[in-house]
Amino acid sequence: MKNLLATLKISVTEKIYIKDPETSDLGKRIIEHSILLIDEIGFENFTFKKLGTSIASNESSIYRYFESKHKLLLYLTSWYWSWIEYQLVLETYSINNPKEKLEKAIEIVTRAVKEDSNFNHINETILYKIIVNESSKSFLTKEVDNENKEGYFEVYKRIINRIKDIIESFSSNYKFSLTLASTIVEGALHQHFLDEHFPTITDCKRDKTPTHFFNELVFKTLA
Amino acid sequence: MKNLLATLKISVTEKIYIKDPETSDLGKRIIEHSILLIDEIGFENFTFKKLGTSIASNESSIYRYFESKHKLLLYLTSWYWSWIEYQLVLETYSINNPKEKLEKAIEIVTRAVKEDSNFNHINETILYKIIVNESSKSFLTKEVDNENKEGYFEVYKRIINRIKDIIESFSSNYKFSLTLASTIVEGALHQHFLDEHFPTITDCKRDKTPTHFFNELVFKTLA
DNA sequence: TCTTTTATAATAGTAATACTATTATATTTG
DNA sequence: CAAATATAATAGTATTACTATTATAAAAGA
Repeated sequence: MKNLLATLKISVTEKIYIKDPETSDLGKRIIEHSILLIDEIGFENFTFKKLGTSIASNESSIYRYFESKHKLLLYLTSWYWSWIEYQLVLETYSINNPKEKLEKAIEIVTRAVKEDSNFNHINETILYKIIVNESSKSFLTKEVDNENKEGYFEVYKRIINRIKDIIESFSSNYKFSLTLASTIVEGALHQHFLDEHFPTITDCKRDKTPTHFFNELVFKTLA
Repeated sequence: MKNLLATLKISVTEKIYIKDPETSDLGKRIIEHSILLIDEIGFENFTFKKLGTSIASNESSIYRYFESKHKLLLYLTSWYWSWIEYQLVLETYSINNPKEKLEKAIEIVTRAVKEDSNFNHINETILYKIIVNESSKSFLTKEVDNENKEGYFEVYKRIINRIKDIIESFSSNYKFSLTLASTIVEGALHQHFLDEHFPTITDCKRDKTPTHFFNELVFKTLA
């Protein structure tokens, strides 16, 4: 997916960081290499000390941008969902036919990110791997209710609501549109995870994609 | 759900523990109180030292049963899925009508565990909360592929396959039966999680249950 | 009954983690 | 050119996730 608007900057809520990593070279290197390092060694084994080494900077400097590695993960997931929201709005905006619009929305949230887009320092393909393998950890914590109140999950919730609206404009009397929307979004990530780690309990591989599965599921359910 | 077979013992693969916690009083206290403590403080904050304190025993004694807290979580999730498998087999065994059988299977894996059953030291209601809030962490790790090879997730995969079989006996030509099965199981846990922490992005509450949602979804999809 | 085995508890120790605090040194800006 | 700001270096801390060793208590076997 190409970034058509050269000036567009994906924005992440200020509450998540101490200093905006987009405003400095060091900040961008932190983001760029945290994606690579988390993918390589996993979030549990990832530390600011190791990240410091990998960007030839110091642990303490990274702490000037993020309070904790958990906040950094929240930053990455928020960035990802902002980027998805941008695609969702841009790619469905001019579609008037409700069915086509819903088809497109399903495609956007269920397809694997495979090609690099042109957001400079962020490798979206690898970021997507982190979303599949690590993003649940951003909300599966004891602090989730407080962090939710603080607004850390706003973009994610807004995406679910946008899809809900698209579902309802196709089928106005369906009673589970929010649940269906959240099932599509998380369910697709889960199927990508299974494809990678538990291939014996998913049919999704090659031509049989999560997009294919959810498309059929949604339109039969709403028929 | 009552344990009809008084002699039945839910078994967990030997590979997960060093010493079977079912074989001693201390072992049972470890299981009993690990469930309570993980629920109370969350898996991240849970340590063997704290567990030792809460059962008036020593950290080092717990290490004689489990190599790590991760293995203990694997034990709890395996125990849970064995228990679900038992219900699945018992409650669907005598049903011959494929539709009824599938309905019952969906009910079993999507309903919340609300009442205590009579497995002595295990509080299934609280264990279910751990499954909803923490169980993904048992497989969202860098070690998942090795642990899968070691057979730590056998029961879970067997459940997905049992549901797949039930789906196919109702609808033999459906091409996504494994994906549908895994979507029901994880999707239901996710909806229970949303109900608890993100009520604005789910319709599931009170009478509108995940069971209701998935039942409708499955039968429309397979129609 | 005495002995051996086994289970549990206590104590100590370790490398690493997830930070905080302080100071020094660059770099940028007014 | 001075002041402000960003970054780097160093040191330090409580806690974690263990391992190892020894002591003591309880159960089982001869």
